[in-house]
Amino acid sequence: MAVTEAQPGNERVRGGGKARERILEAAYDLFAHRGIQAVGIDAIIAHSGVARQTLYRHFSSKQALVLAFLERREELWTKDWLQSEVKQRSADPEQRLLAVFDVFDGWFRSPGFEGCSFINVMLEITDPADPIHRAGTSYLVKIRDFLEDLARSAGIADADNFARQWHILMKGSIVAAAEGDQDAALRAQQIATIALRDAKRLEPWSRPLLGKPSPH
Amino acid sequence: MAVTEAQPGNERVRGGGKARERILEAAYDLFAHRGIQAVGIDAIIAHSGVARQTLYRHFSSKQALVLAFLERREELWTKDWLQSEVKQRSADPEQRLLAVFDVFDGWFRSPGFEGCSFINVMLEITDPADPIHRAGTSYLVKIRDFLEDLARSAGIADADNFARQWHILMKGSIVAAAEGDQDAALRAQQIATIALRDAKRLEPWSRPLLGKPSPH
DNA sequence: AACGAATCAGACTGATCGTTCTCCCTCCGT
DNA sequence: ACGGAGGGAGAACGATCAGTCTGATTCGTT
Repeated sequence: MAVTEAQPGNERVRGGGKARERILEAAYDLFAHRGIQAVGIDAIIAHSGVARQTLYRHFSSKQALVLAFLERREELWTKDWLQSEVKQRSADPEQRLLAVFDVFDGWFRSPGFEGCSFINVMLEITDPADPIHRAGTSYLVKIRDFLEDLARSAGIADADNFARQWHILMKGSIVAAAEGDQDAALRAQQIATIALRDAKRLEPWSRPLLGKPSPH
Repeated sequence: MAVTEAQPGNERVRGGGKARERILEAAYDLFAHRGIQAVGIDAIIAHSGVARQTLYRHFSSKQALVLAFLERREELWTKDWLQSEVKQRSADPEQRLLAVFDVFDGWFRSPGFEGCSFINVMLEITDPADPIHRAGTSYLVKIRDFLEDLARSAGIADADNFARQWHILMKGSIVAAAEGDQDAALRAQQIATIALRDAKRLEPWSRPLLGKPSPH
């Protein structure tokens, strides 16, 4: 937090908004839709209407700007959109898990579908030691943590494995949507439904009932 | 076919193989592991040990070289490896479908795991009109066609939807493996198993028995 | 021996990359 | 009124990009 001491009544007049905000908005749109390597600093400058030096005053390098983009992506996409929408659609953890694909369905059919920036960045920057690659994977882990919490709340035994499986369905459907399959979310949800049923059916002893009937 | 009139005893001596072959081998390794945009012509020249002009004699542009790489990728990865391995492990279409993830399991645990170049290229070149993007998606369609044939042979009713679902599991597991989950193939296979059981159980009327019990 | 085609080696072009620098203007707090 | 900071416009940097050109060398074939 604390975007360089942002107290009220501090905004620059030129251009309607603060320069840093305009830069991040332009970077967000461009990086999300065209990827990292295909977007140059010049394109971000042009789209934000900001001076060259102003960009480098707020972000020390392109890498810093990319990392800031990913941070904002988690804020806007993961938290404010995906998790928020899922929680809003149901209070039941099982229904929330399935709601992920309802939310995805609307996403896949939206005109400006951009795919998952975390996946894109991780696959685009192949070096595992690169901070950008590491950031992409770490934000994917946070999504998986959200799924794991839901699975645990739903009384699923191996919540880790289940969350990873659910995430595989999510990521696979996103790639399929990028290929052009607008029904990818529904197809994934079909499998997810029977996977969830199976996870609940195979290990009913794991659900909290009375005591703990666990082995020995 | 016909790599510029390749009759026996025609090979250039310098470097052990024909120049075109060395270029394609270098491009294959570099593009598959580092992506398209991150690999420059200079890197391919250096790794192939070929002269600059020699490369442009065989490939008119970088785009042409990328398209040749994808074509070879389908030959080596899709046909000679994936489909060949799957067919070798079983003759039963259902077992062949499941064997995909056995093959993937070995792939995910191999040291130089490079991911799926068709997915990578499609996500890296976001413009759907770009020939490279189109090539990537078209080779993914061919993989799906292979799955659809297996599904049809297995007597699954909606083979198209089933193949797309299977492909979602495959692509999702590949992305998960790129994140570092070496057990991604096993996780996907667990879901695939119950999905296959469900597809066979829900529509037993669709299997060829005696006559055709189809509606009206 | 001689020829042409293929390859090699490297300079070179123009464009673009990320980044730095300079100069000027405008604002805000004092 | 003044100073300093933030921003705008643009030149310029060195590096790299894809692609072209030249000239010498080596090959297979005759």
